[in-house]
Amino acid sequence: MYTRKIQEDLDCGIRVALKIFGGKWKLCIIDAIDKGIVRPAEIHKSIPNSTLRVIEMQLAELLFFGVVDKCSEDVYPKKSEYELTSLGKSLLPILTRINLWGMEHSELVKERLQELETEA
Amino acid sequence: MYTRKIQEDLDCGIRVALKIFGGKWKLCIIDAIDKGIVRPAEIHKSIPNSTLRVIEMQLAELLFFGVVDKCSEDVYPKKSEYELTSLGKSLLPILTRINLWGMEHSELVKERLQELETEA
DNA sequence: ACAATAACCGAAAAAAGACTCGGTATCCGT
DNA sequence: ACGGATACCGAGTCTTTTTTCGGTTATTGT
Repeated sequence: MYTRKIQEDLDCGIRVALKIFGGKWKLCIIDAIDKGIVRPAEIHKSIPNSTLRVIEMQLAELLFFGVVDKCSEDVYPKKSEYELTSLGKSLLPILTRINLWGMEHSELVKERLQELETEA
Repeated sequence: MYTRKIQEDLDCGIRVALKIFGGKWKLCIIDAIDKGIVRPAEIHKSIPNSTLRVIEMQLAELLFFGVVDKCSEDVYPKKSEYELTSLGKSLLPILTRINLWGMEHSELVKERLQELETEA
């Protein structure tokens, strides 16, 4: 098991929340499951640039913290399906707002980043 | 200038949003400024375990993306004050929700993490 | 029996992010 | 003139996170 060297501050709501869903793809995974994309391989395919290994690892963490549930069925091809728990569903309003905010301001972000490149 | 090696996907609202406020202390900084703690040294003191250097760097990034504004006054002791722009203020509802969600579930998170430790 | 697909895991390497440390500069009170 | 506080920056180190790679197991279609 990996043990952190720097202690985390979990007295702050923000830090707790980010501990749960702050991973690189976690919110995208939750979004995918909500949309009905519930199997690891499919989630992976639905998120450009993600690697299958990270999806697996982040799913495991979401499972650990009770954000998702796993229900495996033994059918072909080996089938694992993930679903949102009530805890996971409670994140959806936040997720939606974050996603919306990001889409509203994506042009601004891209512009700024391009300025940086042209400077250099 | 530092250039990333792995390309970021900014077509996803979530990723854009996290690019802006996903840093370790960025939301805490925004929260502090909203509360009237507007100077770097004070922000630093208000956030346990944070280092001044990181606060400075993250303030610079928030400035770069237009989330905060800087207004320096030449008084004693050298005074820089940061304030939220309209973009920054538009994050407050999200911030509040995230903070609330985190506080509501902090016990659960702490329990899980302790289970991990006792196992090992 | 064999290729193909899915799920998953461990370990090392790479990348990103945060931290440390030392420095500059300015201003104030003494 | 000097100590203390503030703001800020560069560069190297360290930690954390993500990625890569190479496995195992199970099941189906040929």
